[in-house]
Amino acid sequence: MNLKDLASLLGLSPTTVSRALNGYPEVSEQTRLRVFEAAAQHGYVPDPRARSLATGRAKAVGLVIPVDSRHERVNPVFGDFVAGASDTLWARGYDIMLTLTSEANEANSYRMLAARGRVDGLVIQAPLIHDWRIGVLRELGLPYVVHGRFSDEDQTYSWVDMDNRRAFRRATEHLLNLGHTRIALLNGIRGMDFAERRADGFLQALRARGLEPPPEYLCNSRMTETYGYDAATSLLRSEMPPSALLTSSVIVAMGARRAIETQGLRMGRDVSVITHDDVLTYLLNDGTPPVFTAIRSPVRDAAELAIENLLTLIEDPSAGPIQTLLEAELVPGGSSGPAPTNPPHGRTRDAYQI
Amino acid sequence: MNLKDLASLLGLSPTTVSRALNGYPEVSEQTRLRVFEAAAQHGYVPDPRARSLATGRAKAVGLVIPVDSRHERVNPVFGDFVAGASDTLWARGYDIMLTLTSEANEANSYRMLAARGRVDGLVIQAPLIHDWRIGVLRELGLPYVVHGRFSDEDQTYSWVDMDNRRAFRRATEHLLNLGHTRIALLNGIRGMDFAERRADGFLQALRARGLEPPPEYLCNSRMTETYGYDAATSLLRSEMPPSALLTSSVIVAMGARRAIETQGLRMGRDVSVITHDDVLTYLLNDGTPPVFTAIRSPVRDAAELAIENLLTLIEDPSAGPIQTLLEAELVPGGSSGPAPTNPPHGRTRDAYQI
DNA sequence: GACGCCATTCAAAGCGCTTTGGGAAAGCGA
DNA sequence: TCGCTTTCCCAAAGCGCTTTGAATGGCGTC
Repeated sequence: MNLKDLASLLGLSPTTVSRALNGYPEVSEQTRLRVFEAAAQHGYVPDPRARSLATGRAKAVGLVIPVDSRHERVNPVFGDFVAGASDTLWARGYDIMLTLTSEANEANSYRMLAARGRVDGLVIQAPLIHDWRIGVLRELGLPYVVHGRFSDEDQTYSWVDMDNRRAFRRATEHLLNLGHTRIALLNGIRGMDFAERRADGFLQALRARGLEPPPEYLCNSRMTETYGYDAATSLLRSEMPPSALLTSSVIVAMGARRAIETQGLRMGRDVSVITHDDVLTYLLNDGTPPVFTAIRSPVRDAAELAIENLLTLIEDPSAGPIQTLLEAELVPGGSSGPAPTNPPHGRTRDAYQI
Repeated sequence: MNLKDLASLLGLSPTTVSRALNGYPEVSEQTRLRVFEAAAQHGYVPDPRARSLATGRAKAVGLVIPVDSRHERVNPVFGDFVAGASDTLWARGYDIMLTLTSEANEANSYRMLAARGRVDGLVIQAPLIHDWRIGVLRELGLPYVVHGRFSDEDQTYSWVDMDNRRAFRRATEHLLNLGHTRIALLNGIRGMDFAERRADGFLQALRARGLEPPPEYLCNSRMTETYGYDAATSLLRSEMPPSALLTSSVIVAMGARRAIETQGLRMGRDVSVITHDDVLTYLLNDGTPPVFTAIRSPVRDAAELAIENLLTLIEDPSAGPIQTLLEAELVPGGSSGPAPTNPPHGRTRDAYQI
């Protein structure tokens, strides 16, 4: 059943039927009603391809998510991002097209290029420090919004990001105020933009108090439970065990908690943990109080804003770059407390100094 | 730059250029080369909409993922499923279109219907026991493959699923063989097809040995860490604490582990845990031996097969329903061991009987 | 009665591609 | 030279929709 069939069925021209369905005023209310009824009755749905070809609008946005080619790991934030984006998109009649790109190889430029015509705009996820995608984006000439930021990019472009630097600075200050001086950072992998900003914030806060962490206090890895466990274990067993850990995701914090408890210590008393929390639905840190003290910044909120901004750009490309900085909320939980006066393991050591 | 432009640029007709690019034999090798060069040079990429309209093939598949409307939870398996599907799809030139559907409301039928024309086939995720989507699917007339199964569906349709019943029967038998008789199941929510099958397998194995678990040994909930912790805690504190737990996902197992350790018990010695493991990249249960004894069935494998089957069906709709049953692998890990002779907590109790 | 005006409706072109059905040129055997 | 096949290329139709520009008819007005 296509437009022509429906039209001849109604004894109308395709023009009129199209107009009736699309809400143009040049059609009588009575006719419009007839058309709608017939459409519903025969289950007529306009072909999106044809419509898109005729209007030039694809009514779809593309989501470009990077896949870590070595580990075949897909960005864990992805699922919730989609969930956050989906409501708004659906409400505005947009579909979502997925493009997975692994690290730089030529096919990927093509893969992104192929999006042209199929989508009206793009959302870019998990930008790297030096992200190859930016070149393709510029060439494409499609509106796009980056979830996160390209660090080495000086030109203005649209992004939605949380203030990673500030969040980690505040979390670190929070721990400092609790008396902690030996604070380690279990960060994400190097090369991810957000990881660098977090490290920045962490260091800023420490240095403001005249502290400089030893290099082994700065860990970088893919964010897994095992990583959290291993890193925390080796830190806690080291010569100079930290009294607090700052982790980059709830899953890493879980690993850290396991390490702490395995060593017979108690989280929140012997060792404090503050984690960043993207509020992923499969890893909720809820409860009252939540298990982990956290700097919380829901991915869903970011997703909604990113989509909102993207749609604005699509509808008015001259709307100029839209940049949205989100604040993280410091949520007190059970995992942090005052620095213990006697360091664990019976060892006594001074705080590290400059 | 469109086909016509490129053609006139080359002094050829659009027909010839199209044929050259699509590998038809009626064009000289020399011309083909010229065309390819010009296309590359001018960055010409055929418009997928126009192509799709002309050929009738969308060169895209739809992924329909349910969103739990109450909890706004997106299926955690989703990310890895996409990752598994993406390689094959990309290799065959297909794009992925996402459709999120929350629980039954009329808009969703439409949402799926709108897919017509935009995709050549669908993959359905996380089927429920009584899934409203099946009606829409039949009406649509598009090829589809279900990841999982519709339990109440007697008509033949295509699916890829792991043998949940057998996997959980084997895991239970494994525990029984280790001497455990008090085994609790921390299952997913009721209404999900897989959860019912798992409970089935679990009960089959127990009943074959003349055991009948008390009702409180059968837990159902959304699979979160907190759930694992709470359920395990209350079970271990109960009058009749289990000596083994069977969990439906690694994240639940993590919660269970925390509960076990919080009570001063050791996992694998005092309480055994076997978990199902979908091998999600953000929740890896690796290591040698792995932390958890697991019945492992990678979502990625399922995804690859589902896509493979779907593409077969798309290319030959008469290929009939393709049904693929995957076996889970029982991977020994550190979380299971012989049943303790003295139950924990100093309590002595007989195994539950029929 | 002629005119203009509004409210409706329609015919036809066009979006960018594929594909059918030729058709010209070249090659070949007789 | 002719007729035939083969090779290579092309014009034009069509996919299902939107949209421009024009047509139709009813109505009030002078």
